[in-house]
Amino acid sequence: MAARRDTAALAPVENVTLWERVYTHLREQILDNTLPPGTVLSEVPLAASLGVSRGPIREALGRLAAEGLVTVRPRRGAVVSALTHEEFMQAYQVREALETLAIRLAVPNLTDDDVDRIDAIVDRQVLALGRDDIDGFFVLNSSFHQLFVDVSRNTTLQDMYRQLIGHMGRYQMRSVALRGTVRRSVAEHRAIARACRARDAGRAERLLRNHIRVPQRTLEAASHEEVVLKR
Amino acid sequence: MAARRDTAALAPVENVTLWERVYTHLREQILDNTLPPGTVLSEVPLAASLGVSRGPIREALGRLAAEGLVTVRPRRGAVVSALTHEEFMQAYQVREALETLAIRLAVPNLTDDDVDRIDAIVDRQVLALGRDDIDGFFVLNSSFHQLFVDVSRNTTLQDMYRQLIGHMGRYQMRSVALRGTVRRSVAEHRAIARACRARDAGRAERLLRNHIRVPQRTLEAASHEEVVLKR
DNA sequence: CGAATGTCTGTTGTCAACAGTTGGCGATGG
DNA sequence: CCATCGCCAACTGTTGACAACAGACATTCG
Repeated sequence: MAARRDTAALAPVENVTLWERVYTHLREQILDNTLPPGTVLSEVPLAASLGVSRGPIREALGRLAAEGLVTVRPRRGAVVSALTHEEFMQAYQVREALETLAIRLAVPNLTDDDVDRIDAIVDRQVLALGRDDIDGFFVLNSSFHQLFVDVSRNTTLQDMYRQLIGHMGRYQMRSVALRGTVRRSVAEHRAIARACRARDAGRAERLLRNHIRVPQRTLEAASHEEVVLKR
Repeated sequence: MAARRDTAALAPVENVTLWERVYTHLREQILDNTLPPGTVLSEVPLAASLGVSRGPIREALGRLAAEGLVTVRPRRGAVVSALTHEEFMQAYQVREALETLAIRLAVPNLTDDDVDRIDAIVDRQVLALGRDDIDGFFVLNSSFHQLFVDVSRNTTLQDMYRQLIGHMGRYQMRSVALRGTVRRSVAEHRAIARACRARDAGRAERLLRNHIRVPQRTLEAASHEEVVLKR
């Protein structure tokens, strides 16, 4: 009974419509790279494998296309879209703009709990690094950056950031001296956390901007082959 | 050849699919405020009035919903969405971030022709102002800001800006000493144009940021009623 | 008289079928 | 042997119909 209440409470009506479930399912698969870029998404096989009709499939594909995760060429079907090296760099520039805005807006809103939460994330990153849990590290990294967007209380910003991360989140650096970069990244997070505790928005913004520019500069010189897919 | 390439690039086969035409049609009507916020968009009447089935209507509404121009509550239909005063202010913050990024990226790319084009826009704004053509003024204003986004050559930025303008473009200030603000706006455009001709990205960015913040500050004090719909 | 409940209508969500188009594959001619 | 033309298969775009749900209204019971 308790368990039933939990599931009910966590998901009041967990995705009412069919196409929403299809959309969520496909979106997760794309972001997990279970469906790597270039995969063709034909409606009939999808409908068959998911046990629904083509209607909800079309609706879900339409939403994913509007989000930019798949591209559909009329009469030619949908394929999971990929970012070129150049587009990825451009997305990084937008990310810098959005995140610096986010932290500028967020710092004045930060509660003491929020600041503690930031520190906790960085602490857990150190732990994850200690046991070579790279995947866990990246999850925490996302949480760190997402937190400021959430606290900014700017819904437009939140929507756009979600969309942007949907494009970029699939790619992760593998080579380029990952270990060293990662340690430096944690140190920068720590510095940003300190600026947040001091409620110094300007300093936090400056630190975050430089923090984001590090991989941006590294990538600038690297070829596309060095930016590989997760897993 | 150049002309043919232009028209071909602008409209290769003027909207192949039905739902695209429906989407474009509805989008224009919403942006023109022919369909003001709050209008309910029922599928059957729309399908009847446009002479198509419900399928393309649904697809178009889905895209508009993904873009945020309409909100659909499952089983309750679609409604043209409105921005609250607060959301509008938040959108302005995002716009500031995106446009400052745009001009920073654009200035190094500016050709001499581009600079001439900027001056031409400002010149025409002066003319429009001289004959009290407020609507024309606002169109030119949009062109001015759009130009930097175009020249930035950042497709992610362009997509997001298009989406943002879709949300904000429907609203226009009417009261709040419009005339005086407009004259000041042109002067600021002129200053930005000068910075562009000098290829001074930093100065252009600073001027643009302040330029965007003017209506932002004015709106901050104003109530929502003073931000009325175009026409 | 007020509140709860049952019905009823209008709408959306979903499905299966039809038609048009695209791209590939093979046949034919040079 | 290569290029061109025409057919075929598969897929998408579109349609109309069916079923389920949300809200409104009227009815009934406390």
